Amino acid sequence: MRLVVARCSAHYTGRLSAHLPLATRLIVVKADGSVLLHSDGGSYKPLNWMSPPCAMAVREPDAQAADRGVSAVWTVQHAKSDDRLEIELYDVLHDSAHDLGVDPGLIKDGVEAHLQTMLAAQIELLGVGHSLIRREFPTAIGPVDILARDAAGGTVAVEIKRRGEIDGVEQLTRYLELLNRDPHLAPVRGIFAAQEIKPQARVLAKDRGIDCLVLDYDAMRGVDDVDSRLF
Amino acid sequence: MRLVVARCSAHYTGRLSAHLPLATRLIVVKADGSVLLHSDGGSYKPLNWMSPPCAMAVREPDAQAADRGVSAVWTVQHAKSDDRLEIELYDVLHDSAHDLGVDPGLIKDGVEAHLQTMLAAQIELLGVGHSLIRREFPTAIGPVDILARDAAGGTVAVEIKRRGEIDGVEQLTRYLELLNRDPHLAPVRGIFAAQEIKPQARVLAKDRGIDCLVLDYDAMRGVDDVDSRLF
DNA sequence: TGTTCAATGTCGCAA
DNA sequence: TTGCGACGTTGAACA
Repeated sequence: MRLVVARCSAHYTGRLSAHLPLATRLIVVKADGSVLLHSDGGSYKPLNWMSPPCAMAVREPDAQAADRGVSAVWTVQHAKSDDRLEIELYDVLHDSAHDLGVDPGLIKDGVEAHLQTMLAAQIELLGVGHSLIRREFPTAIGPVDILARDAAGGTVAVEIKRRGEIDGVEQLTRYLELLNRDPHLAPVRGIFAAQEIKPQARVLAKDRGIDCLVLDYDAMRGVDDVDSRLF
Repeated sequence: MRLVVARCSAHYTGRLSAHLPLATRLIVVKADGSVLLHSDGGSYKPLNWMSPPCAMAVREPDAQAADRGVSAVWTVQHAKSDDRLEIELYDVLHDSAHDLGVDPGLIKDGVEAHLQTMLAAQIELLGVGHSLIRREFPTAIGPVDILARDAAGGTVAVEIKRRGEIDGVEQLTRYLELLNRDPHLAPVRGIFAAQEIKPQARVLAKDRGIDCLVLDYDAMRGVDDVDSRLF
């Protein structure tokens, strides 16, 4: 990994065209050839970047650029597309290289899949007498998170989100529309389950006759011993 | 901006819990307090990070951690939520600070708006005899990208996307539903136009009687001389 | 390898 | 502030 702090300007052409005026920035060149241009603020997204696979070519500036104070031009070309990032370097304030080795990677815990597994295992959270038909029930437009049967023998489709927002309700609506065309399943009721349900999503769900279920992650985890281990 | 290359491990708790085992990484501490942990590969997304507003506290390791070789513990706490990133630093291979100043930011060009302008100018791409009513036709639930009249005098609503996916069809469906309630406009036909239309979106569109139109950006750009300029 | 879906998404705009 | 859609989305799982 090479770290360069320099005054620079940049051009990107690919899915769009973009320009970065002259300013001091951090340039990171990773071992795989990818390049990041970071300013000293904002979030983790660089101002400009090139994703691997790509290769960088360094060249001298032409006379005109040299007159403007350009000391080097870096052209980063994507290997598979015609995406290209060109960086004009002016003053270089810092330049160092480091051997980092391979990273073991991030270990995550607690996402939607986990909620789905736990809800399937604690299906009675949907209501007394509910039983699981299956998780990831396949349909033509994608799998329904959970399909269950309620106490009265009716079918229930459950859409699970970490955060329940309006497009989750739209998604469930599409599934219900489709499932209800199947005479073996119809009528199918919908339940929108999430750790947190936004007011607008709740209103839309109610309007469409879909029930909302707020999932208490910690409580569910407490029931599931297997899942109660930490790092 | 502070750049540190160090062997470190990290824990994140917030929307999820995540752990980063011991390895050598780049740690970027930005002027606004945000922190990025990068490995020497992958794309621009850090392995772990903390977005602003946040603050970092540095403390000495406890005896047990010191025995493991920890030289310092950095705790980055988000100001508004209880998101927290804790980094245990072992060997520090590099540590430097740089004053970058404020960045003027990125200047973009050429996205969906561009496609819309060009399609409006080349409205007969919708079919022979079509004429433009207007772009950004206002409705209660947002503007329709293009409203046009076909050869038979019927109304046509066009939704434009760079990539045509299922939610674009949903969006157009909502517009059509609304527009068809207006007796001055009804019946309104829908056209889903995009540079690329995903199979699922195509299926859904067909199911709803919406036509699909694939836009050839380069060809349209070739016709529109005005739009063929670069920087 | 291509497609689909989630994301600690982030970002920008408008109500 | 919040909602909403786009993103050079990125990334992972699955067919």
